[in-house]
Amino acid sequence: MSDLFPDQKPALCFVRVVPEMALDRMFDYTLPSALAGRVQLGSRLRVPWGNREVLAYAVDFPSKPEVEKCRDVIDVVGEEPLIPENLIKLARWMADYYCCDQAQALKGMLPDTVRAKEDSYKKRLWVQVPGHLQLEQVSQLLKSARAQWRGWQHAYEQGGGWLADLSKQSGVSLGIWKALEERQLIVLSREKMERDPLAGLIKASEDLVLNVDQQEALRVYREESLKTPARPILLQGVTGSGKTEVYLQIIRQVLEEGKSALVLVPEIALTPQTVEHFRSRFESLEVRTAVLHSHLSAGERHDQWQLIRSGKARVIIGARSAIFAPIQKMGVIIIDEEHEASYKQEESPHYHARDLAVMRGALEHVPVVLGSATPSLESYHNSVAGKYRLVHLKKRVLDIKMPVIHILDLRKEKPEKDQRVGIAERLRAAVQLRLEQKEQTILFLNRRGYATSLQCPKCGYVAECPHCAVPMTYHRARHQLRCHLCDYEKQAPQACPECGFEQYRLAGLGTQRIEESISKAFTGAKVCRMDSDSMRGKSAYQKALQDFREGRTEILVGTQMIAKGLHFPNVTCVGVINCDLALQLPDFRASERVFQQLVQVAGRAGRGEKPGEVFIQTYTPFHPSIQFARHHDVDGFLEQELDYRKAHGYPPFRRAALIKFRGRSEEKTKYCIEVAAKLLKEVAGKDTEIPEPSPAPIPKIKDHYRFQLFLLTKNMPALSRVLKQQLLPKEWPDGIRMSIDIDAVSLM
DNA sequence: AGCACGCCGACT
DNA sequence: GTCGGCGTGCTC
Repeated sequence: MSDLFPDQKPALCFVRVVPEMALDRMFDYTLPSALAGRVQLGSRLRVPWGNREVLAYAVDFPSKPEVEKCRDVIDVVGEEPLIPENLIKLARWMADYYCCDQAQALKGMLPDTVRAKEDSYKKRLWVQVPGHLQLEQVSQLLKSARAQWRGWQHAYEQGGGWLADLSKQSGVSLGIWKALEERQLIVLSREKMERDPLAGLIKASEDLVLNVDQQEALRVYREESLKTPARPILLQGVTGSGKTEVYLQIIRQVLEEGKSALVLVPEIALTPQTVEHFRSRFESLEVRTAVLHSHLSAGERHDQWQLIRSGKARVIIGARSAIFAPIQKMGVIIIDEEHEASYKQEESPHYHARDLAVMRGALEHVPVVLGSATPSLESYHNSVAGKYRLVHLKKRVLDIKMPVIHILDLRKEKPEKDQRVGIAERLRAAVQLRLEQKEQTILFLNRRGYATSLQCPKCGYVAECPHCAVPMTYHRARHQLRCHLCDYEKQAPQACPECGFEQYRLAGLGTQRIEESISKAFTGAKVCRMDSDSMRGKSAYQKALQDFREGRTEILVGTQMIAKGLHFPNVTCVGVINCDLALQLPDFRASERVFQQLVQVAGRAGRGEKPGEVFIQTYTPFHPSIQFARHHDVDGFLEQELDYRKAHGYPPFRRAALIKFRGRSEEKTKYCIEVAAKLLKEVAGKDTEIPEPSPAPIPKIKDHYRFQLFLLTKNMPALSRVLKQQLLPKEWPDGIRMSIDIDAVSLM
């Protein structure tokens, strides 16, 4: 590692800087010898800029500047660099590996507001719910004040918050809060933004007793934390096996050593409950927690960033981009649900937060803990190869039984009599039983199954969006067609525009349609649909979940968004309506994703004392993803999937890069990618396989044609270098955009 | 990103 | 004649 990042001597006379603006470029300056001793990587410098001056970050000390004439650095600002040196090094590595400018890499690390001055600490009204208030009590009290109840309930769920935010989310007007304050149901205070949002509302929790597996995990962590380099640890354990408790005790140790802990969780899992879980444990140690995610306002982000940089907050929880938290004394990096695709940034620079974590761990000389019930093939392979240490949590802590999983073969299962869509008889019977027993059901549709398209039964015509190459979704209520990619809407035709036939057929299962047939099949049952259509805004989502939690909904129908980390003890039945669609995607990771989803979905059933049942409806009952999920056999799946990947040379045995072109002219775009492919065939080495370019799985979006080139290589650093030096600088005609996605996760 | 410079339209 | 629109180009 150390030879990858040779320590640069800043005593030389040139410095490369990134100006503190949204400019993805670097500039060289000469460094007067009087300043040289005070400048290191990450230092903030005042430099001349045309006829004025700007602030800039030192990112390199080149022996030779890029241009002949350099101007002098004016001054150094502050003694300590604003950005830790290791982050500058990480940006340098990112720029090389992910084929982007170092300035671009760096930009993602800095909140736009770091240059904001003291007045960023704005004073606003803060709402707090007194801890002694009970939900039921207040519910009674506010029976006749609906708006007040809505607002209070929201504040209660969120554990308090900024008045402006709470109002927006719950949709109540500002005056409501005054009324609540008068009734002493909330406390309003004028606070600095920097205030700790959950202070005083939570009870400190104690360490739990660890079982044998968990103790082993902790022991392995201790062992690695003493080594340099420390090896990353892959912590594999089913839902309920106590991974979080292991994280918490690792963090405790890190804190006791005076260091900080960084915890990454997938964006959707970053709820107030998650944060509180961590925060409550360390309250007694008087350790502050910071949170970083994309929904923070500029001011909040600034505060959290400063809190971290100053070392005041020492437990940092965040989504993907929190991997760039400016932590000075790192102790451990924990990646929860490391297999999650949301760790991959889909915009440039296309980094993978899990891989950056491993890199940063190496730079900081700290262990990285990767946790998952269903590890990614990449991490699993690394553990087999000995690059990572594997710790297996085999037992569920409370000895909760795994749910029984039934496979319903749709080729054989009798469809429900008068209902031609949706639900096999056995699943219907199971749901019926739950209704009678006052237990709850979740029905899950795979992402791709959510569109229902309009088809002509005579000539096969499918209504397609005029701007995108996808079938339009049919919405029954208004007899309308809508494109889910560009939101284009039009009235559905009465007759087929191709052949004039006056009937149509609905193809595919949409959540709407399932909801409809459920309501028909179970007259009187309380059904709620959750998908991006029905859940406008955060409050609808929160409300739907609360209705379900409190039993006001009996059957929840939805897409992926209901499968993540939610804990409903009364759910004893889970149905997967159709998991075949995801298996048909043209993606070598399709099996892996379906397997992970099935295991996750199954984990929703029977988390309380009552045992759960899972029903998976499929036309391909013998598919390995389904069979291994059925037997809860994660290792079996990983082994066979690894064999498959090896046989085809797919990751993790080779690495993938996806070169994409898009443009309004189909011809020009196609021509450009052909030029790119030809160029790469000449300059890339033997280690890289370069196929013919092809149209993207969705060949047109918003009137832009899309083509892609899927590369597989045995030597990614070499390929990255070639791509950065040969392909990236190339100029393409007006309106043609190229992107390079290293280790692409989504092949769309 | 900023901020120059620059070349054409309607105003005191 | 001149104020001002925002297109293009440059910043070590």
